[in-house]
Amino acid sequence: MTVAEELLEPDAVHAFGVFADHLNFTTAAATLHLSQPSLHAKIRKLQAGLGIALYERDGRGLRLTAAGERLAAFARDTARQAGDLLADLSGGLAPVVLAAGRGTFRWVIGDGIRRLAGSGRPVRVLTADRDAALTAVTSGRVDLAVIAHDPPPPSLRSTQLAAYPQTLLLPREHALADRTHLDLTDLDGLDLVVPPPGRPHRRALDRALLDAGVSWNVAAEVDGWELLAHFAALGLGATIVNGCVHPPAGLTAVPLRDLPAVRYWTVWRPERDRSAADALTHLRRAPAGPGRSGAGRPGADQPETPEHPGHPTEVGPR
Amino acid sequence: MTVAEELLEPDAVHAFGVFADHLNFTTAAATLHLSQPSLHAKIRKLQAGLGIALYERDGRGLRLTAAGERLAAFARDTARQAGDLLADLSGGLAPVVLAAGRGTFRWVIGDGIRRLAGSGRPVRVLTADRDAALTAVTSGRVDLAVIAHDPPPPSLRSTQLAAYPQTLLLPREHALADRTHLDLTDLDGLDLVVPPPGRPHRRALDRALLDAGVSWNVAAEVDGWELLAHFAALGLGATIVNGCVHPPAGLTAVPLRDLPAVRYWTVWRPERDRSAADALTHLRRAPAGPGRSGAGRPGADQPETPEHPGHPTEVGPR
DNA sequence: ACGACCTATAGGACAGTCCTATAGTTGACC
DNA sequence: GGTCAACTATAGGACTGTCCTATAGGTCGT
Repeated sequence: MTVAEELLEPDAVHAFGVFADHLNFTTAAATLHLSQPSLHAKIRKLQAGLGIALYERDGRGLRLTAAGERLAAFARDTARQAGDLLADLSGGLAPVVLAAGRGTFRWVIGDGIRRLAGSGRPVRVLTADRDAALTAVTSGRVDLAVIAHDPPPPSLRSTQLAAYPQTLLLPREHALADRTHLDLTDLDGLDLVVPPPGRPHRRALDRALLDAGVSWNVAAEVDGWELLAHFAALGLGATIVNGCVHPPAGLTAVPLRDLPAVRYWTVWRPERDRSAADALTHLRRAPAGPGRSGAGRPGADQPETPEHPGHPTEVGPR
Repeated sequence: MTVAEELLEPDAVHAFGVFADHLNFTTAAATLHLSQPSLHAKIRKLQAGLGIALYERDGRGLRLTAAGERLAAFARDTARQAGDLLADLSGGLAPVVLAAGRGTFRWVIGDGIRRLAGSGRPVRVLTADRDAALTAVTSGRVDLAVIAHDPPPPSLRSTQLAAYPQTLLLPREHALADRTHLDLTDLDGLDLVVPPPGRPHRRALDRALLDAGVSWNVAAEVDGWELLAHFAALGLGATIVNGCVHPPAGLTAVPLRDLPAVRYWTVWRPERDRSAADALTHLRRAPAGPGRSGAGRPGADQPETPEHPGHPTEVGPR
């Protein structure tokens, strides 16, 4: 304890946190209202005290070492907690900040965020793809992230938020439109609106359709569920989206039996457990409106037994 | 964030944490290697910055205000986290410190602590009764506490660690000794070794026996399961203990059907979640040896569904 | 009422941090 | 390949803030 306070000079740690955001002494010093040499000396002293290199030169720029990353996360945690306490003492609430993809915000946690914000808790959001969201969590830049498909690495806390079947969006008058569900083989010969190559959803589709021996044609390549549905509505072809997406006028959604459900995971670091727990209670129960009228139950609320033993963990309501 | 760093001058917060432990400027200053006026000025400045009184005079001594308590807990958390990080950076492990009652250490988590310590994780313990253990958790003096009987207040995280039936310890040759289980009415007319009035276990017994309309005699009043069993072994009378207590030579343990099981709760603050999670994985699974040979399964591992909805929450293994 | 043991205040001494100035390093561009 | 631009890194003097000693102000026990 006493030793910690001497080695981890809190002021220097804070400065390092800011520096870690910039990876540039000059601008970091400016935001700290400090001269560049001053900041440099501070961080040099910090490194000397710890006996560890926190950053290193990477050509023209700088890069954090592993230890530096951890210290930066610690710095952000500390700032977060100080803010929490301060808010607590003054009767307010510190904002919870969360990261997710555009589509996730729109379809999966839109209502949850509305509830959370409606509960009086300030919310800040950050759109990011899966990887960016995960690093934002790991580095302490956000409290909470929501990611799709695969569960996060086990070093992070997580819980499954929802699971939606994948559905085929196609014109009401289409021959397949009246079916209660479809198999992949039913898609044989169809024109499909799909994401561009390389996107996770596209990769999964390619793989699944290939495995099923289905031949199909690229009707259009666009990114994001909104656009997929849009172009399907324009009549370019059918498209495969998440069950939580509302079919636009003229289209029907039919569940695809043998595509895996799209699972959503809420993920956070144990250090941010407190903020996360608060947000979770609002994000859970009944995420955004289901694609098929009223029926599309997300698999949340009572989270099912972990399919990846040891990974998903949970926090109950406080 | 920026504001936080200015109001919550980390150095002052640390100093306040130490002061909170002493509630005495003179001695706190000494442990901080600081003059008393210096410490006083520091804390005065801290209060001024926050615009909140952190302590107040209480006759001759001092006492923390509610805000002061929270800040003190924050200070201890911060110190803890700094220690964790430092240990982490140097490849070591920060000690986990936990509080429980004497009997709990001996009978319920003895093995768990051995496992935890055996895993290379340094452990520090602090014996305390239920209330002391809970305040130690709340004030951040310990990471984790194990308490018996009632679940902790919902502001704390907790999970049920184990549940043992209450058993009657009585001489092998006693008429009741061969029964597989007993009802309270079977105890009518018995001499019982019980805890002194006022102790939780005694209160619960008084209440239960009264409700069952059982009349009984105080054979001895002693505190602690060890002594209860000891005096029962001396032949003073039967005694009622927790199923996890090994019956001494010459005594048999018979479960009492209509006394509620004694539940053990592990409890921690969300802020200490990280340390707690680590310790929990070791404390759980198969706590100390059961009273009846091999059979007494504690209700842990897969924690049963919450009986007090909303209260018990859980962390999975990391 | 006095003394012991504190907390609280005042004012001067010192230490650490911050600044300006400048040298060193690296990549980009002509 | 030489020069420029954008940084990082180092040195040395100025000043702000903190710490100390000394002392006054409270509160309780005897």
